[in-house]
Amino acid sequence: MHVSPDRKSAEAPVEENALRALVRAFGVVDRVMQPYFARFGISGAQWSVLRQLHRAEGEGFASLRMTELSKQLLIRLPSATGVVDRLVRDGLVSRVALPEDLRVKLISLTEAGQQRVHDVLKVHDRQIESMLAGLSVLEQTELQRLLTQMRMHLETQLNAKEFAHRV
Amino acid sequence: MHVSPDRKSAEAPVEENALRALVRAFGVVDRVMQPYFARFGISGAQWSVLRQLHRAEGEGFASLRMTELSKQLLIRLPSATGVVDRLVRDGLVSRVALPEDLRVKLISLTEAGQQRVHDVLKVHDRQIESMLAGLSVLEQTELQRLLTQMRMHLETQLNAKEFAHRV
DNA sequence: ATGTATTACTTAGGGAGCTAAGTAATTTAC
DNA sequence: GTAAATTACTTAGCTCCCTAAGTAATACAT
Repeated sequence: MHVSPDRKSAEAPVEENALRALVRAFGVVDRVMQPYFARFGISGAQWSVLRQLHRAEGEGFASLRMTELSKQLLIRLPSATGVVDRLVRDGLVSRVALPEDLRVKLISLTEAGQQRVHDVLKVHDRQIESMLAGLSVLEQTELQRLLTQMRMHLETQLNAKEFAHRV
Repeated sequence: MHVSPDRKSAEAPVEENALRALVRAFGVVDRVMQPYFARFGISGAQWSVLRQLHRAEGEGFASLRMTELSKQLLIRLPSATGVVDRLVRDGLVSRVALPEDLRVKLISLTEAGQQRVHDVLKVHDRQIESMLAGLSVLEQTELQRLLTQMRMHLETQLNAKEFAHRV
């Protein structure tokens, strides 16, 4: 089968740093999540929006504006527009202008959207659990802590840069 | 304002947080890396290819075939085709058929590609270091370990699924 | 030797992220 | 009261990832 000249260890540490590990891990997570969500006729990003709206409802907010949504999802406004476009097209979400300020668009779950959230939630915990089964609960907690700490540092950097740009 | 009150175990199991933390951290990393690489006229994915080819050269392989590349980058073949397409278009990489087997395409760095790698490498360590400055060296090592462990688990899952599919 | 598999890669089509450049609606300034 | 700025969001255009369905070239099997 003409295997490449003996490079035994499949994952040779190529100056592997935490950053590379993160990028690679995400890639694989994404490859697992995509088919999983596809079973429900949605994408990972769409699920993020649906879940965010569901949570907002649980807290007494029937809808979220685009800026809120994009902030909570940590994506830029144009990216949020795209995801919401497809959710509206598929009838899972509605987009209505706020009467007091027509610039603002309020996004909320439709009936079908609510139903879809419930369908996913029925099996979601099990899916997440199986994906993380390679780590102990303690390790999961530690991983989460480290990732969050790292993200906060990077966000500070980003904000500093944007501020500098603005001046 | 509006800090979420003590609703810890209410609807947020630990497992979900680790995955969510990963996805969010990646998003922010990506947002920092993209402008960084843009300074060199390349994308993050393009850098991965260039670095992989550079490393191969260091090990005595002047080129890599598409399958090798896609395996090393942990992306599917069609994705690799796309990235290489753009690198060829920009003159950083060449794509030549292997005479003994015309199905195989050998990818290698051009002069310009070599130069670009060196340009990036000149400042790369500093960039990585600054991005990871939010964590101690010990924490970085631990983060890397956890991410790799998690990735390996997921890859096993993926392979099992693909195998099942094939049967 | 010839027809069938298999392999290596590409094409087509869709979702998602980004930046830069719009377009309205609202606010501020004079 | 009108002109200029600001705000909220969308559009356009790029890269990247994916899956499914090609297209050649090579290997296999009879």
